This record gives sequence, C-alpha cells and structure tokens, in this order.
Amino acid sequence: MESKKKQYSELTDCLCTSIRKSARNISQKYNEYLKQSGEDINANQVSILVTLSQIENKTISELSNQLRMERTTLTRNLRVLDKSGWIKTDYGSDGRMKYTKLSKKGRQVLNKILPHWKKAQIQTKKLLGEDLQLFKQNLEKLTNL
Amino acid sequence: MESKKKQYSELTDCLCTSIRKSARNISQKYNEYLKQSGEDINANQVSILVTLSQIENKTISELSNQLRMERTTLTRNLRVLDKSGWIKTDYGSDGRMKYTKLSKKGRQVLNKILPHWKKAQIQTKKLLGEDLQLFKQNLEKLTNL
DNA sequence: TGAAATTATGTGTATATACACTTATTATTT
DNA sequence: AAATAATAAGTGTATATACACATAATTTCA
Repeated sequence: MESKKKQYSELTDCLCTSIRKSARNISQKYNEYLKQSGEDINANQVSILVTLSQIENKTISELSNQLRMERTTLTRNLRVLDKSGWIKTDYGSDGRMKYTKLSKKGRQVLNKILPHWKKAQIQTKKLLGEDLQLFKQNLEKLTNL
Repeated sequence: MESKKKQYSELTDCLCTSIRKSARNISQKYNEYLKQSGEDINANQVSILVTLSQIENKTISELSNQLRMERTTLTRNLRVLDKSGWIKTDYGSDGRMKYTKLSKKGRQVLNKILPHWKKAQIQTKKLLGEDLQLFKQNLEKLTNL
C-alpha cells in the first residue's frame, strides 16, 4: 500500500493561487485603513474613482480595458458608485456609448480618504523595500498576459 | 481657473490596485486553460482542492488560515465543491469542528486538469524569467501583512 | 454542577467577478 | 433604402468575497 499524499506537487506552488491570496490579503488591509476615514468605501471602488479622475468622460469599454476588469463586472461596479453619487454618466452623439465621470461628491470622497490610503501604501511599500520597482514591473507583466 | 485634473497623483500608482488587476487577469488566463480539460472547474476551486490534497481532514478554520481566505468565504466556496462531489466532510469528537477532505472524484478531477494547469504555469513563469523566485518572495510578504 | 466565556461554524446582506446571451444603436453592403 | 454586420452596453445566472450577526458545542470556573 503506497502513500496517497504528496501528489500534485506541481500544483502546490502556483502563481495564480499566490496572487489571488495576496490580492485578498492586501485588499483587506487597505479596506481597514479606508474604514478609518469614516467613509463607506472600499479599495476596489477607490481604484475605479481614481481611474476616472485621470481622464474624464470614459466609455465603459475604455474603462474596462484600463482596469483590466471584465466589462460586465464594471457595469455592476459602476452601479454601486452611482448609487453613492460618486459618478455621473451621460450619452454622446453615438447613442451606444455611455460616458462616465467623477461627480463633485466623488472628488470629495477621494480627498477625504487620501491620507488613509497613503498610510496603507507607505506600510505596504516599506515591506518591499528596494524590490518595489521590479515587483511592480513583474506585476505589470502578469496584468498584460 | 485652475486645472481640475492631475490630482490624486499619489493614488494612481497603487499596489493594491495593481495586484487586484493582476489577480483578475491571471485568473482568467488559468481558467481558459482549465476549460480545455473539459471539466467545469476554475482556478479558485483548484487551489482549494490542492490545499486539501496536501493535508487531509482539515477544519474550516485551518483551511481558511492556509488559504488566507475569510472563513465565511471559504464556507461558501466549499459548498460549491461539495455540490460537485469533489470533497467529503465529517464531524470528529468535538462536535463543533467540521473536517473536510478530497473525495475520490476530487482526486480524479485534479488528475484530469493537471496537464492544462501545468501549461498555464509554464507560460506564466516564462514571463517572469529569473525574477520568479524574488517575485514569489515578495508576494509572500504581501500575503502575510 | 450550572452559569458564563470561549470556540467553531453558519447565515444575512452587499459587493465583486465573469461567462453566455440579449438589446439597442450605428455602420456597411447590396 | 432595406437588409445585414458590427459595435456598445445591459441582463441572467453562478460563483467569490467579506463584514456583522447568529447558533451550537465545548471549556472554564465560581
């Protein structure tokens, strides 16, 4: 009778698993800091609002590409942001396209959470030390595969 | 009248956002490969089954710690695996604890997806090249913060 | 021993994710 | 101009995620 364990050794060391783990962990960490702002907002929502702050009047598809977020996922995420009044949407000459931008309230909430977000970032970057740039480059690679 | 853009420059370069992006992207990639196995299984489910294959009869809380997955999230994820017949659960002498292990069907599905998973891993690791080990170390740091 | 604290797990609710499919609008072709 | 193709976005469904709260079993201790 042989041992039934120690199989799948090739599967136990998996980049996908590691990154998902890390994403769960770091998200919770950032959310803890965000909570201290008193605003009811999370890391995912912030990342969308920040993307919108960079270039206004993006279509859903453009935003979806930039965030590497499935378009239909984004549609639902935007609904939550809209419910909170942090974004505004309108239609252009092409009736198919829907343009989204930050609302005044959206800018205000970003301003409010900024210092707490910064705290989370500083703590996180400290962990990586001088590996930071290389780490980000490699993350970038995995974001574009 | 000043420009209203280019604010939040500190927020645009965020590790949490980058890792979440990367997690979405790499998960989709792995899922594409898994689909070629013909089995209806995804990367998250595989990672849980693999963890179960390492040490049998884990409690929910132990598994939750090892996977860095919120316990109540895991409860729901296990329900899906159970529905597919890939795991078995039973209670020990302590009536509070619930032990989970791979079923025979669970081992079979891991065997079946193994080559496709491997393909995804190889492609991914190739991208990182010799940065792989360092990258994993840094991911590990962010998984334990 | 029985009340109180602790521990392990589950549920309610809300958001995040993505695939398959649908709808609506615009562009192209005949 | 009408039929067809292409494009942009939404919906149905299922899973993933996590916080707040609830439940059930065990342990502790007065």
